[in-house]
Amino acid sequence: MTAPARLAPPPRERIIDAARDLFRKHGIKGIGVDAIAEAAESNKMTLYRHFGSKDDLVVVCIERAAAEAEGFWADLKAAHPDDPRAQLQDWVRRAGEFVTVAHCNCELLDAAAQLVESDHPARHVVEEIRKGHKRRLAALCRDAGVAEPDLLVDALTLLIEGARFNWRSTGPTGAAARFVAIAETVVTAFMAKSPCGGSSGRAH
Amino acid sequence: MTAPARLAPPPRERIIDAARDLFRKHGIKGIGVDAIAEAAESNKMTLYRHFGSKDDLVVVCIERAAAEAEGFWADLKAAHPDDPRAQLQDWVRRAGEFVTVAHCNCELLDAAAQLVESDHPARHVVEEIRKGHKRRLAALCRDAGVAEPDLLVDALTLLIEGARFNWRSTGPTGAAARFVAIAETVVTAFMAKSPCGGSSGRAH
DNA sequence: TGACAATGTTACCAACCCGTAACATTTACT
DNA sequence: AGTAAATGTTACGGGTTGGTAACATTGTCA
Repeated sequence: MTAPARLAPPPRERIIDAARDLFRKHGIKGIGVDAIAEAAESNKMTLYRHFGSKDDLVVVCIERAAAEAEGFWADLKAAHPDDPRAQLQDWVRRAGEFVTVAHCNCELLDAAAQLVESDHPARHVVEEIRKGHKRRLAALCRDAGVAEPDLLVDALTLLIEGARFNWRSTGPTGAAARFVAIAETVVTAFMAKSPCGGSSGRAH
Repeated sequence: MTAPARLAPPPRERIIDAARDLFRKHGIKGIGVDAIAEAAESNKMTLYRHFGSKDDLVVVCIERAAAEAEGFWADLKAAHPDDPRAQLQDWVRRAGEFVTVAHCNCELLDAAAQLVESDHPARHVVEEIRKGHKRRLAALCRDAGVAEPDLLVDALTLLIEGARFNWRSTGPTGAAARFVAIAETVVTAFMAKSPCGGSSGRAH
């Protein structure tokens, strides 16, 4: 048995997990490296040996969250091969789970929100990840035959970001709990008005 | 001229203004009282003489934002007396301005987001204000004859919170810039399906 | 067993931050 | 003018935080 890593993950992983959890709960600026190291059942020294600084740890956490989101898209495509409309419907459902489940990748949002007007190294990482999400979702909407795919993408973006935000502050009793029903209504509304221009007309 | 307060507002007001601005830019936990006092062209002592603590200052800032929102609702009703549909349409337009304008009352959102999992005294204040907004918006949707007013309220809530959030991180190039067009589409979609049940059916 | 890397422990530093004390200064009002 | 309140200035204390140094411990592999 040369690999006892099955039961106890190596400290690096424990630290990342603890950091993601605590960042989500208290915010990036709301938790200290000492608390993270303790929650990870490790210590501050090993934390600083793996990640040179708190900022670097934040970046690693965000990249980890982005990697998980990568799996999200892969699963989505695998579940409904060559059926973009079904993929879009399922996107709404799965996104709803990501909102309500505790272990969602809110780090992106937290980071984006808390690091405004600051030159935190995680900022452009978040930017890139967001762009990637938007690009994939836009492709999905386009393939699904939506009339104004870009506008639907923006609508879903606002809805899901608002839902994540709202869930954190009001919990299951707030508007975020009905994200799926709302998003489905919005999607069908955009599907319906395929040839006709929108209410306010702006073509694109 | 016993009132020279015309040119330079009293320090209390300057401090509140500066605090709101800096809280918005750097977050509640991201800025210190020293910086606030300096930005207000005052000093830490007078800050603490007016507001006993930083937490109290946060509460005052939030209440100030809520008071401004009060004027928002009053203007809305005054602009379209006895015409709830026009009020709802105008709500979307004005809410869009509140999103994009720099001096919006994001404090509520910021506070709500950053004080999760914390017993900050401002939390329940934010809760109350949110409830009030939701109640007013629900009444508006109901009076406007929407089929599922509660669901539309939640949809608009997610959209506007998402828009505020998105605006702060991506600015005018992000999805938040198209909030008005999106919200208008959603409202008309909800208006259209007055007798028929929604896609996912849940009546209420 | 011996050597080496990874991890843990303790202590420490400099910087920052909230809040207070004591004193100086300006402003407002009679 | 004169008094009192409001404001400004300086300094300080206790606490926390990010980050480092030095040393002890554990585990791994030959």
